This record gives sequence, C-alpha cells and structure tokens, in this order.
Amino acid sequence: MAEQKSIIIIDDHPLFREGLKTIISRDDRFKVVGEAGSGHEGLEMTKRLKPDLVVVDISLPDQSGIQLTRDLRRHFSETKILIVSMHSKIDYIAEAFQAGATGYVVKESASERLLQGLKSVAKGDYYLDSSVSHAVVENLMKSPLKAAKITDADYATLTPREQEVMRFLAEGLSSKAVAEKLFISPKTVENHRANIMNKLGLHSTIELVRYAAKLGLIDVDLWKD
Amino acid sequence: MAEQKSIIIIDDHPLFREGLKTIISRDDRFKVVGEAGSGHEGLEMTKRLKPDLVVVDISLPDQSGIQLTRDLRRHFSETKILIVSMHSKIDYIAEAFQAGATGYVVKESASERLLQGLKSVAKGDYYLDSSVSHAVVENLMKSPLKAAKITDADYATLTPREQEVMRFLAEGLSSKAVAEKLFISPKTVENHRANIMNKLGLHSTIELVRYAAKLGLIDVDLWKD
DNA sequence: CCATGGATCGGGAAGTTATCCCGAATATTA
DNA sequence: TAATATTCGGGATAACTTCCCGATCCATGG
Repeated sequence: MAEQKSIIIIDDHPLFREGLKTIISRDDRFKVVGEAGSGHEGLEMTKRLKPDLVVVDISLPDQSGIQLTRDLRRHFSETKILIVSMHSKIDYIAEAFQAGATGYVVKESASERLLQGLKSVAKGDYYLDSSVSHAVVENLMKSPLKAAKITDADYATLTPREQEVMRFLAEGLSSKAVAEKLFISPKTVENHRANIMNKLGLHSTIELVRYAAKLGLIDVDLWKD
Repeated sequence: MAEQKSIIIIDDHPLFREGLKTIISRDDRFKVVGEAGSGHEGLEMTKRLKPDLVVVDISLPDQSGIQLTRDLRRHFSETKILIVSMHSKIDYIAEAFQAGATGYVVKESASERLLQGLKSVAKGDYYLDSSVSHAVVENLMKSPLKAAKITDADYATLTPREQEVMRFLAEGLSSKAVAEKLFISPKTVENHRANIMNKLGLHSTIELVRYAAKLGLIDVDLWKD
C-alpha cells in the first residue's frame, strides 16, 4: 500500500472539485492526477491517464454520471468508480450500482466519508455512506434473484379456455372454485392448470400469480388496502 | 475519534476469535471488551457490556448469526453489527442486511478488510467486502421501493419463529423449501404454517400472500418488472 | 365426405402436500 | 420449582397434483 492511487475527479463545479481535491490530498495514499468538468472530457482523460479511481458527480452538464459510469465501466473495467451525489434517494443509488459504480457518497457527508469511501473503493469493496437509512438498504436487499423471463408471447399460446381458467386461478380461486364458476369438473380445471403451467414454465400457484401480476391480469395494488 | 470503540466478538472458534482480536488490536481506535462462543452467551454479554460494535460469525452452535443479529438489533438498536461469514452467497448477504447487520465481511478476506469494515460500520456506514462480485451487488440493487412497516395486531401474535416462517412462505417458498432454509423438518414447517393460518384467519396460500403484501412483508410491485 | 388436428372435457393411479391431533424437548416466566 | 409458551416432529386421513390416457366436438382442407 506504499503506492499512491491515482484519481480523476469529474464534476462541473470547480469549487467543489477543489474541495474534493483538498480532502483527498489529506490522505497521502491518494493523488489527484486530473480533473474534468464534463463527462466527455472525463472519458478522454480517463483514456489518457488510466487512473485507479474516478470520482464522478452524478449530475454533469453533458450527460448523467450514471451514463458516464456505464461508459467508463465498459471501456476501463479496472478503474473503480465512486459516485458523489446530492441525492440520497434510493433510485439513484440503485441505478449507480447497477451501472457499475463501486461506491456512493452523498455530498452532504463529512469529508471523512469521502476518504472512507475512496479507501474502500480502492480495494474494490462496495461502499455506501450512512446518510442512507437502514430501511433503504434493507429494502434493496429484499429482491432475491431468479429471473424466469416472462414474455406475453407465451401467454398468447394459451387457448381461450386456458386463459379464462388462468385468470380465475390468478385471483386466488382454487381449482374447485373455478370448476364451480365454469360448471365443469374440478378435474378438468386441474388439467387446464397443468397445461397452463407447462406452457408458461411455472411450477407453483404463486408463480402463476406473479406471472399474472406481471401481465397485468390481476392488480396486486388492490391487495394493499 | 480519540475515544475507543468497544467491541464484542461472537464466534464459536476460539482460534478464530483470537485472530480477530489480534487484527482488531492493530488499530487503537478499537478495543475488544469481550468474547462469546455462542449466540446466547453473546446476547448476555451484549446486555451487560453495551458495546459499540458486535462482530458476529454467521454460523454459531446454538443459533444462526442472522437470528442473533435480529435479536441484537431489537434489543440494542444502537449497537452496530458486523457479520463475519464464510459464505459469499447472495442469500446470506441479503438476509444479513435485512436482519439489521451494517457490515458483511467474508472470512477469507485480508485482515485489512475487517478493519475497513469495522471503521465503516463504526460510523454507521454499510460495508460489504469485495469478495462479493459486482454481479451480486447489481442484483441486490435491482429493486427500488419503499419502506415496509409491519403493524398488525394479529401478525404480532405470531411467535418469532412463525413470523420467520411466514416471511418465507409469503415469498412463495414451499414448505419443503422453507424447511431446508431453516434446517427443520417439512412437517414442522407445515405445522407452523397451519398455526399461522389459524391465527390470521387465512385459508389458502394466496390469502397468506395477500396478507403479507398488505403488511408490506413482501413487495408485490417487484412482480411487475 | 371424412381425415386431421386442436380444444375441451374428464377419469385413473401414484405421488405429494395439507390438515388435524397428538406428544416431547426446551425456553420463559411466574 | 411449577406453569406456560414455543418449537419441533410423528401418524392418519383428506385433499390436491401430476402424468397419462381416452371421448367428444368442431373447424379445415384434401
């Protein structure tokens, strides 16, 4: 860790850049090797200087810092990116990390935070400063995984009757209940259901409900009241 | 920062505890004031010593570190929790943060990481070390949403275990899947489920899901994407 | 006309899951 | 320590799922 990490600052406010530089220079493990006032300029400079880190303001005159992050990420995957933003809203944060940022610090934070963030990011760790509430992070962590991509193309392959059955099932009716509604045997409904699941690649009732929700077949917002 | 932060280490392997202690003592901003070899012991010690930080191994003999995190969080909301884990799988990480952890470090990481994590966590920042791939974080960040408040009289009558089971069920896991997650028999899960349904007056899986959606236990908006 | 194929309807059998009722082993609390 | 609550799981039966099968109807094209 004797070596200094090179940093480029990309922000359109010179004063703010100056502030960042001052803060960063407090830690001799970092060295600001360049500054840019726009996304384009920043991209050029990154190409030329190949810095270890880039500090990017989320709002730039010519393009968003998010977009710049994506570009940087694509062309210089080794360069770590720390987003500096005035927003602590979840949308921005989520977008930033999706775009490939490794850290996120809000402008209102203490200077300590910035250095902390730089240190973490320099190591390749993810960093998110504390102005972000626990609730937000908790929520971010709530999405499990699995994709199971769903196209309504598949739904279109269902026969009319199958679609009809599916709507009832999606509303939470049991096979028996659907059968009564349609004046057919529960057995038939179950067969329809099996065919539906097969065609759509589903494996449980709840997946069926989610699928239906995605297609707008049912309105899950109604559940909340 | 003149004051030292007090730390308790909760891990069932004395050797590993020793290692942690050595690493932590390298930084004089931290002081290990206690060690525990089990969740229960750790909880007691925390009650007694009120440390600033608790370092928790994710796998403990008597209960999971996740569960311990929840308990600690509930009783000592000021105490920050850093999870140390041998797993870098997304499930564990997400669970840890949901449970209320503020940091997550894998055991294979360099000692630097631990200190880095402690420093961040001590400030209240969230920390997640770099053995976690970018893809994982990107995945975690895929869900923007709002806070969830659980305020329901009936839901409160559920035992902690029942609530835990309910959350999994609401996410669409089968009894068997929940059983595997909790390392108990599917039979037990089914009994829990039956009790839950009874207490809440529900009669089908989908009603349970709707109930959970209403409480904000799950976010159905996620289904739409 | 009638063969073809899709859609709808249902049965049978085997496997899986739910339901209800019970008891045992631990906490927790009085 | 006694009483209570919680967690865990077994057993028996009912219910549901799954897979495979066949019957009917109906539109289409040879």
